[in-house]
Amino acid sequence: MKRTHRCTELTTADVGKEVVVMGWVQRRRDLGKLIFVTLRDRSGIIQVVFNSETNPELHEKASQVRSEYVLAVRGTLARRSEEAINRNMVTGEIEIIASELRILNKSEVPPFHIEENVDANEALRLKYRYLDLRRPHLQRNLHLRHRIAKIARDYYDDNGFYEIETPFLTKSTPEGARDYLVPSRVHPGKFYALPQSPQIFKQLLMVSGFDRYMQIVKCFRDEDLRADRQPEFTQIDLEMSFVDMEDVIAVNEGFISRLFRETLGLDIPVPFKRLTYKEAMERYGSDKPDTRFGLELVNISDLVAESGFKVFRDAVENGGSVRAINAKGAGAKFSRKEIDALGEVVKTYKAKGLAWMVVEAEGLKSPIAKFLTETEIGQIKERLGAEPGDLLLFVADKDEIVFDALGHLRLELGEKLGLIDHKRYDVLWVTEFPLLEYDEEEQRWVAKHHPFTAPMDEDIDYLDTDPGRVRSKAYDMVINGYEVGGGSIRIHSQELQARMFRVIGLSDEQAGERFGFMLDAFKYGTPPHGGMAFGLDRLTMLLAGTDNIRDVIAFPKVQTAACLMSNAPDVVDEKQLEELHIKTTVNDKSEA
RNA sequence: GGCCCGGUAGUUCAGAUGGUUAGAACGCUAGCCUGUCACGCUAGAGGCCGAGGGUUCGAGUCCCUUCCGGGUCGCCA
Repeated sequence: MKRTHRCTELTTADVGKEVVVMGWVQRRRDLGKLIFVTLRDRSGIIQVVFNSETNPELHEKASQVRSEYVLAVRGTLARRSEEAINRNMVTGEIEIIASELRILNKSEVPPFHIEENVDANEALRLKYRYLDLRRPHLQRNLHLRHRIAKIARDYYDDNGFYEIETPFLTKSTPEGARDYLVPSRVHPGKFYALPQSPQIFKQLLMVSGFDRYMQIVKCFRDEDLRADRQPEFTQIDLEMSFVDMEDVIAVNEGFISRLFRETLGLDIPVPFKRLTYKEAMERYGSDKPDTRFGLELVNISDLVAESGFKVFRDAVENGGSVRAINAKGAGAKFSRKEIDALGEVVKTYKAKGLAWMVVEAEGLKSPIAKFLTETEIGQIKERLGAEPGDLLLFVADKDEIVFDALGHLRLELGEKLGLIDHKRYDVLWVTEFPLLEYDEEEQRWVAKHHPFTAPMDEDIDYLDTDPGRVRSKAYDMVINGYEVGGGSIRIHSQELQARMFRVIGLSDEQAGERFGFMLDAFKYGTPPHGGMAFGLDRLTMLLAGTDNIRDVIAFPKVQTAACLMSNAPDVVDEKQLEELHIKTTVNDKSEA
């Protein structure tokens, strides 16, 4: 038998035709002399009918069929009678009257029922991932992922990009995330590192004159997982020569715009909104703001700098700030307990506490009111546009903590107050990032983006005198509060690059050891260049409307970076370790 | 590494205050059933209550340790 159609390719237009479908048994409904089987393939499901009256042998065979058996069915496509139509099914108006059945394979009873609304827990489903992947939801997500990759390749090809592969077995670069290491058999005691990104290689391709490069590529970072983070993930990576930031932005706006149009049919007009890093932090408390709703931060430092409330006054005196959010209407909605819970949220981000005021028609309810004058309260209310029923929330601390705490509180409030339109996509750029940030632990400046990012021309002079003030030619693309991509114009001058390394505390010698080949390359005519990379997984999540990255990866890992299906990572033979000149410090009893 | 949540039939869950033989639904098996589509009806099988230790006359329940899964902080140039 040869398959003629996928299940849902059949329509009322095909009624009367002899067809052959192949797939899995979704459900069998055995009414005795009449058996209905819903057959599933990647397109969806269709009902097959076996009638003992018209074909007793066939009916007998159909009665042996169970869930997830693999069948080939030949039959005549028929229109269902009016009463038998199932409006909830794509193929609910038709069915196949079977004339031949082949059981291509049997199946054990699956550990969970494979249907759209699974209730089995995720760990079990991950162990049997190949079964979970049969669900329409995951089939759709991976199809969407395929289409995004296809559109990316088409779009960048249309714009003159070459897809070029870069090595996975490469050299460890200690800046940034922890590396996954691969031991070398041939070079005892030496290790390759899996790339955190193809950053250096793509820049070298610019030195080589390829002009425009792109690649859909796996990247590896040995850091702890999150709902939107996996240890191996995929980037749509690209780099361009002879461009400035506006060129890179324009090309990639074109891509995102086309992506939304061709996948969701949505029009995202270009140019996209832009926020500077400073503005994003001051208004949203985040460098990846979700701009689908308001609740913006308001600085009230000047109003309370001299205040009788010590917490506020001290914060301002110590160079920090006092900022607030007006949670419109929440004063009337939230109980005391719920407000206290918000206090716990900000404590997660190191804020010492959350001050609050419930604005009422006559005065206000607030534990801090007694520390403030009538005038101060009046000014605060005015600046926050407070009206009766509002809840005003304050954090006073170093700016960094205030932004972090209120930024996350804002997201929590947006969700709680139902202010987020989940059908909406807000796409924007965040620009003018700080080039460097001070690492307290290591007592040195580190690159915020990576050490090849170019400083903004007007700030270069501060590189040695006031490094924290230098802004970079970096840009992130943010959609609905997710950083979906980022990039920068790179340093292409050998001198500036050396200066950058010095600022982040890398001696010429260390820089030479780590990036020598790159510095060498830069001596031979490096074009001005820049680029960016998109997180394919996150883009797919957003377009699929899920907040779980495992929903868009065929074989994802769990929080401990293990694969529940294959049981990776696992112990290996002693012989393998010997060949690699490796001895672990782990007592093998504890591993058994 | 820290904090929070969870772990009881194949699955999803219920099991006040510790108390005889641990329940339900779905699934599974068998029988009946010609228009079902979460088919229906009848019967049946199915449990190391995540693991180890402790308290107790007695532990699914209380205590300690540990393992597994999720979220999150740190981390993620």
